[in-house]
Amino acid sequence: MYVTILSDETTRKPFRTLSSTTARSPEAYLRAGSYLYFEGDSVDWLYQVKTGVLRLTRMLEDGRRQVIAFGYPGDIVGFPSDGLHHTDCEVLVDSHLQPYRRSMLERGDGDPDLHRELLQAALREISAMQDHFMMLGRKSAVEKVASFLCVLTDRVGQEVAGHVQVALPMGRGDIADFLGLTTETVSRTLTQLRKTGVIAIDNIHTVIVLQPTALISLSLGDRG
Amino acid sequence: MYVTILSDETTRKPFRTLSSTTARSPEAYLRAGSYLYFEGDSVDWLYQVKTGVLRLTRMLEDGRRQVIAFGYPGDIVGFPSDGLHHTDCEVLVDSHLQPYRRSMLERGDGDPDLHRELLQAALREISAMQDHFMMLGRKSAVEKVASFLCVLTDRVGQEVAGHVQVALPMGRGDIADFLGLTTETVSRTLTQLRKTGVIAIDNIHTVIVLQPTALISLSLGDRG
DNA sequence: CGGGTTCTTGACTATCTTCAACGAAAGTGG
DNA sequence: CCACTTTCGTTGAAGATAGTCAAGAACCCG
Repeated sequence: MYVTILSDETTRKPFRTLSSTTARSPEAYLRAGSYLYFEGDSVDWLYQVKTGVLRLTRMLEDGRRQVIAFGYPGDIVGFPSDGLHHTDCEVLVDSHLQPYRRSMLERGDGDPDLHRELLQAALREISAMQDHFMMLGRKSAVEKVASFLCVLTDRVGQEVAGHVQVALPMGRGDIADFLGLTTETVSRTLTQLRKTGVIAIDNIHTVIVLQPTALISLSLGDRG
Repeated sequence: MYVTILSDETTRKPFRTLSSTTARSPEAYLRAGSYLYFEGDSVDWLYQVKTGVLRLTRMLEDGRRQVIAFGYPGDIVGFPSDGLHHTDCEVLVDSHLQPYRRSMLERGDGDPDLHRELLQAALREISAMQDHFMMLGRKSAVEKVASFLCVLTDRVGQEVAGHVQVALPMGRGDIADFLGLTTETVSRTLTQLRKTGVIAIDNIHTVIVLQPTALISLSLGDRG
């Protein structure tokens, strides 16, 4: 998932379960802290996240890191390029994954519906990544953090006592590396949003959105 | 094209002409300044650039712009998401384009080889975009500009009098919006590279790489 | 409870942006 | 073909945003 404000309805789609009944392998269950694959591994399977949260990262030689995406329920991860994975994929929250053979994406093997679904997922991925370019290249720290919270609110927000509550299973460093910021800036920006009453921070991993409209405004860069 | 230092060989591939002989439409020739499509247009065709240069952009409501990619010979542009284009595509240099029907990507229609080639192009696109995330999120201005010049050197550099020469058909503002900088910063950074003898600026649209190794070092963030 | 990690906060700094002016290049029309 | 206009690029000075460094607080796990 590319946690960005999208102009289209990509992130608002209800959980999309691929429809095919053939050629899937047994389901996979992974514990938080384990890795699904590493950069350079050859791709044998794609995975649809059923439950849990994944984190896709890429590293530079000097240690700088970019979080490419978080994988939330409904997302498909593991698209190959030249047959290889180009990110590491760590499990942040115990996850239930549905594997699909790579050949199902690339050749279809007797299930055109599934083939088409996987292709469409890849194409939506491209569009979502384009949105994230705008985020990384053109948005301020406040806009980035607000955008991030907005999308998480839409996708995995929980209604609790009249307010929407959002879990942040990833660390501040993960958010920073996703948004192109430092942990300090993410922390300060969250504090700022808390002090202005837009959000409340229940605990480090739980944010409550008190003023959803204000949060959206901030995510879009409205000044007034 | 996502002009970034890639860890794999994506950008070094020789011009890849799709191999099929069926189901392509007549070739298209477009003049600089014309538009191939706009954001929101429905996608009927994909295009492989044969000659010329394209520019794919996306805008925010307040006018901020992100250049998503430049389309150079060999690149395929126009991947749909939910059937629509999500960028504008302007022709920067008179272009010769090979159109392919969208249905060829999505259904294959009697040409499995072409279908597979288009799918692989989409998957390489995803990987290339991941590299560009690193660029936008984690690199300094000098690293960004140096990376940009390095990739252009590899892809379209011309050997002239013992040095590699690179054409920059796009404006400074286009480069800035691609790298997540301002035109002023791009201009200053190019001047800095010129003053340190790494490049020469023959004219506004032509750079000569005098110290290729130094340029690569700068693109990777080496300090020494 | 204790030790290590992660998060927050503060002070300071660096990088990049903004604003402004000037110069060069390119397009237009007589 | 030249003068005029407009756009684009470069440079400078000042300012803002986010980064760096450092210390203390909160959280987590055994």
